[in-house]
Amino acid sequence: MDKTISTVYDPKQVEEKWYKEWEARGYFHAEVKPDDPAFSIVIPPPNVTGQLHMGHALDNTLQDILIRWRRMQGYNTLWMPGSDHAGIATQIKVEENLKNEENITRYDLGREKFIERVWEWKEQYGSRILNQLKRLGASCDWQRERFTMDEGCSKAVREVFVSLYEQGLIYQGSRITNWCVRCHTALSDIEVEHEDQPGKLWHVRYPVVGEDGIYLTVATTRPETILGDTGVAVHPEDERYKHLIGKELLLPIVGRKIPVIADSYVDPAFGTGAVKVTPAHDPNDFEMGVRHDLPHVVVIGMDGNMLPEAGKYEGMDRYACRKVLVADLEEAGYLVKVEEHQHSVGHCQRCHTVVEPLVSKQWFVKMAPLAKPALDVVNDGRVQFVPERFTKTYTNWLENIRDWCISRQIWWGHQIPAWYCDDCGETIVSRTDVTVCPKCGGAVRQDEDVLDTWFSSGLWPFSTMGWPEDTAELRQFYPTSVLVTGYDIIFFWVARMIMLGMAFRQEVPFRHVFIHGLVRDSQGRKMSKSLGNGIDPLEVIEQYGADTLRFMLITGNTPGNDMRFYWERVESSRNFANKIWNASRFVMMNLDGYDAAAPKAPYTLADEWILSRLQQTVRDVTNMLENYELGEAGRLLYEFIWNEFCDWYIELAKARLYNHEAAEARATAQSVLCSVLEAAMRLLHPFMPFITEEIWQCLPHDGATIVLKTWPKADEALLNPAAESQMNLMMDVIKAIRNMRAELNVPPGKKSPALLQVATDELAALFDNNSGYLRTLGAVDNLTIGRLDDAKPEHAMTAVASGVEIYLPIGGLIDVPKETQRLQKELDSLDKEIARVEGKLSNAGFLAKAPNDVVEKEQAKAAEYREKRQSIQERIAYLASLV
RNA sequence: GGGGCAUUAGCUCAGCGGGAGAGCGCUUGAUUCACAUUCAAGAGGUCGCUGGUUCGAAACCAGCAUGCCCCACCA
Repeated sequence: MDKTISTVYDPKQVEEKWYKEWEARGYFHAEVKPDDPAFSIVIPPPNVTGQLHMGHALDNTLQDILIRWRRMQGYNTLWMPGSDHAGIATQIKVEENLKNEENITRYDLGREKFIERVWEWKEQYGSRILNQLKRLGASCDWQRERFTMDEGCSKAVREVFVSLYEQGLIYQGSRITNWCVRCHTALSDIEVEHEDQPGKLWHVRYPVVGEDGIYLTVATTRPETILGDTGVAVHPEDERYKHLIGKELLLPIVGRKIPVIADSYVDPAFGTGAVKVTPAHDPNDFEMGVRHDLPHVVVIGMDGNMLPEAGKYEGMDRYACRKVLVADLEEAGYLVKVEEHQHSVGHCQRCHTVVEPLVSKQWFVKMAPLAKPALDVVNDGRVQFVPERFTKTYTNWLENIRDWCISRQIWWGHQIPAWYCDDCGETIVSRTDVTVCPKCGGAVRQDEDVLDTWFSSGLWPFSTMGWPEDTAELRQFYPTSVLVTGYDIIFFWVARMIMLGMAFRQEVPFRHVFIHGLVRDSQGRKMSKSLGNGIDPLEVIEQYGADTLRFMLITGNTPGNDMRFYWERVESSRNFANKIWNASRFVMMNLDGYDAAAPKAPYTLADEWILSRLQQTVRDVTNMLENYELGEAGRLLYEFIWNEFCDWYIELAKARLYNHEAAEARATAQSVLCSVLEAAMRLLHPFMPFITEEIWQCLPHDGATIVLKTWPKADEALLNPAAESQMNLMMDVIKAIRNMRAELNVPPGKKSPALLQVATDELAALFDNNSGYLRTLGAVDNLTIGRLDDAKPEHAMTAVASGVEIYLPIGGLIDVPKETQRLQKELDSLDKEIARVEGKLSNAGFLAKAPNDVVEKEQAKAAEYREKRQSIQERIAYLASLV
């Protein structure tokens, strides 16, 4: 890196080169070293058909920062990568592809051929998203890449299924479950997304059998299910209907006789207080049907079309049937009224079709016994959520958990290890494939269903480490250190991993759950395909580099909260990378003749100050990383590098660098520049891995790579509060001078004479020793240092700092009103501060109860402000005397 | 119905018990000397409202208002 290199940082020339190098040299690979402290993360496996989106970019940036930081701290660090077979999502994708490319369905191919095609798809596209993660800089151990349907994970799945079955925690049953009529499969409760939609409440009157002209009116949002009614329920205490309980009604259109039953489920205040009961098509009605022994009449089929039981409506789509049936009811005089009614409608998470509750035979996991230990470990802190508030989300869900439907009527996934004997009716659940019935020797057939994708994801923290074998990986890396994921999959994934980890490892799968929010568009909308408002992280990387994207994603937001994507923020991060690049160029360009071993002059105030600031930054950044405050850590580094190192230290070091005569002083400046920049690059490396490696390699350094370099430790000996406060005073004075020069519109090239009048010998010495700072950064020449009680200059602008009056004499007469106004403004703000501080100090309660150091601090402030006020007042009085 | 989050500068957000902050935008000035993807200076805020706790509240507590989100078997 030298002058000939562009002043604009080009990530393209850097990122690919270093990633290849890191991977080739195996820096990300973790060997088991039983004696070393371990730090491990399993990646939330992205869908194998997926493409990197902003959510992934954020999630994996957070993980990579933690992993790189701990790796530098010397932990034996494992980041386990892999992908998820994503049953329904993948199957839909491949089916769509078959439709588009060959105009065939999966049924045309048959199960075996179809699954082959999905595997082909997986081979072709499965590595795409993982390669995209590499572009982001993710330092995963790629030698350990896993897939939820690979041999090992599948073995774990089967072991867990059979074992839960043997414990009686997996059972099969005919129940009403959520059914997607498009995907043609059952869904678990959490795969149904409820949405409030405007609908109607139809009031329909049912004639009472044998009592002419007497009707019972029911209210329903789903009139088409009338065809499946087998009862009408009222509340047992409802005076309006008590006399009808036990009587029969004539179901309109259908003509079936159905009973009036009493059930306390009914809310007399809602609708008419009478509920039609359709046990085959509504979960509540199903329960009532059980309680009152009502028959099931199934009128809606698995494809959402009406069945023969629906009579003349057979074959109609459920919504077409609704329309026709309502018209028929109206015509026949059964429709009493129609009200607008907002209600919640369930949709399939994958295809957004309205879910139909239907009765079918499915496999379920009994959740209560699994939930108990999973609640315990969170309540007693063995698993901690960050931010903490998500524990509530988690526990609320687990406390009200219902059994989990795990069977799916699709083909892509882990086929359920259950076999049926048609001869004797035996069901065999087995760890090994079954060919003949062990009971009767008859032929068996395997259950055709596959398991919910989340069943295998739930095992991910241990299935990827070789379970059910007892492996060295499990012993070293399980439990993992932290899980990093979005709040949207706490139920789907986090809770299941904890339950299954406790059940099969008797140990938590991770100690911390670090939750982040969603990346939204600039208007705060969710990024989605249908809105077309998604921003491709790869496009950002292409244009601005991965470091920029990473830094943009982790700053300016707070853990667990959503964030918005702004190109302006990308540019701001890009500017930061460029700033670092140019500061580093500057340092390199001034290293000629540098010899670390050569004799050096003692540190200057600026050296002591920046070294002290570095130690404090090391301390703060490390603390923040420990508390998962990644954004704050990033912000701190931004401020240190830009506002302190670049804006002040580099400028202050220039005088020595450019003076080749004073070799020892020059060497000191060079050495501080190098060491501070080198340490800053290490601190920043987890956040911006590429640019920091590139720069680090160009600086004098030990070791092969920054990736494995040790994380900086704060050197207490270099913490220097005195130097910091002296330097702060220098900076205050310089800023005051710049301010006055700006007011006067003095061109930068023109120097100003300045007079400082100070309170003490120490201050006089401080400014005398460091007058060069004022000359270079304050554009001062002819600096005079006097004492506060010296005569004041006449034609001069004035400012005050702590213990210092600053005068900028100007050639001609000063603009008295303008200068008075400027000082008055300063005086006003001082008065405000003084009023506040004095208010405190005159408060007996404050003096008695506030900690001593706080009181002392306030007293010191009061003294400083009063002194400043006096200086300004005197100056204003003097200006007034001129008129 | 239950729960959560948000409300701070024009915009997007940090801060979360002791002197109101950043980025972007805005105003003014600056280009041989690391960087105009830059530098310097500046304007801009009774920290949603009402109570309470405290010597002290933007921050803690309660209530309210507005917006967003999650959960729940609202026929």
